[in-house]
Amino acid sequence: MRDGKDLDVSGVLLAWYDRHARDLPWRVGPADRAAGMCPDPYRVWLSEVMLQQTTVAAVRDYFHRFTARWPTVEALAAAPDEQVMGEWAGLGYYARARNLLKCARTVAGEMGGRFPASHDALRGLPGIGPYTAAAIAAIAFDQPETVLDGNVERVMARFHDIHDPLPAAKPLLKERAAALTPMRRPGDYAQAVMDLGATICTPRSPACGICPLRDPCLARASGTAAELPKKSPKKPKPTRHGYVYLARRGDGAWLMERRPDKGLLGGMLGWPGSDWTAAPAEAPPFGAEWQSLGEDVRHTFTHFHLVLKVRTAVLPDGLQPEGFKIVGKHEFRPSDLPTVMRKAYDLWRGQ
DNA sequence: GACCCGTGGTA
DNA sequence: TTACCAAGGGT
Repeated sequence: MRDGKDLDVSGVLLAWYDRHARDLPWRVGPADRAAGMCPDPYRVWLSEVMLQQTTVAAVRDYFHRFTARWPTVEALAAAPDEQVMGEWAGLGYYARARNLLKCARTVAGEMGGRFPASHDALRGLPGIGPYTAAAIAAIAFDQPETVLDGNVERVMARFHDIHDPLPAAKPLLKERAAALTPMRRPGDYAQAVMDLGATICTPRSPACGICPLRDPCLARASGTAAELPKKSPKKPKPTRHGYVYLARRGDGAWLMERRPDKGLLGGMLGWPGSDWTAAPAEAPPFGAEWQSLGEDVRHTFTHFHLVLKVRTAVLPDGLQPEGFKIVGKHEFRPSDLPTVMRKAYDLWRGQ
């Protein structure tokens, strides 16, 4: 531990945030917040869910499209599942979209359209875990909750020069983060630590020279900042293989399927296909002269690499195999597809 | 704690 | 090209 010197860490970070806060579409900046403005809890919740394991750059356009189409939690709750899943397509981690809808319908149907303000009540809602509950309570309701995300973990590990590997070190890092959380402006403080981690105290090549915490930072003093936080070694990704079948009717309609809610790409639209395993068997949705595409789809998921062989055929008029759906030429939007399925379509289109 | 769950940017 | 990484949550 460090000694008991007067370290006004939260004061330093808030002063830095007042000058350097990024202008984000879901954020009420420090000046407006000083004037008494608070961000809309709906927008805070939506942005925080989108930002789970996802970069600000990737979220921006999705956030604009969602809020333009569904400006309130009631509007989102009333939306059909397929529209929401389609709008989420490409952003990844599709369980977030399914839980987003569940949560919106709970808030709209049982809570009068108002998000609860307490961490514990928020924590019970679908898709809201420890981090997101703390973030909404702090940012939307200015409660002194401690957020612990990847940024805060990194900043705390470096500030205190903690070498214990993640994720085992989480409780210790949370304890250190809680000790620094102020009663004054906790919402701005939470965003300040995360902004610091995102822009200065970055995973690689941290900009220690311009960091507002460079003097009290123990890792900066030890020269260990760039190697923290330590992480437990991760398992290598195996490669799986599979087949997908693109069948188009003469009028331009496609044979597709809605994937089951559980599991990979759950609830999303996709092409009929085989299992994805080391050596899958072909599994065409109907008998036909299936043609091979010259190139395979390559895609990497969280825990495996995938190589897909693409087969194409003409879908006979009047045929709709059991368990599949016909998507008309004018209803079909490639942007409704998860990326791996869109890659197969792009490959077909390029042939 | 272990495992599952996407994607695009970056070195 | 490969591997790592990001405002995590659910089971």
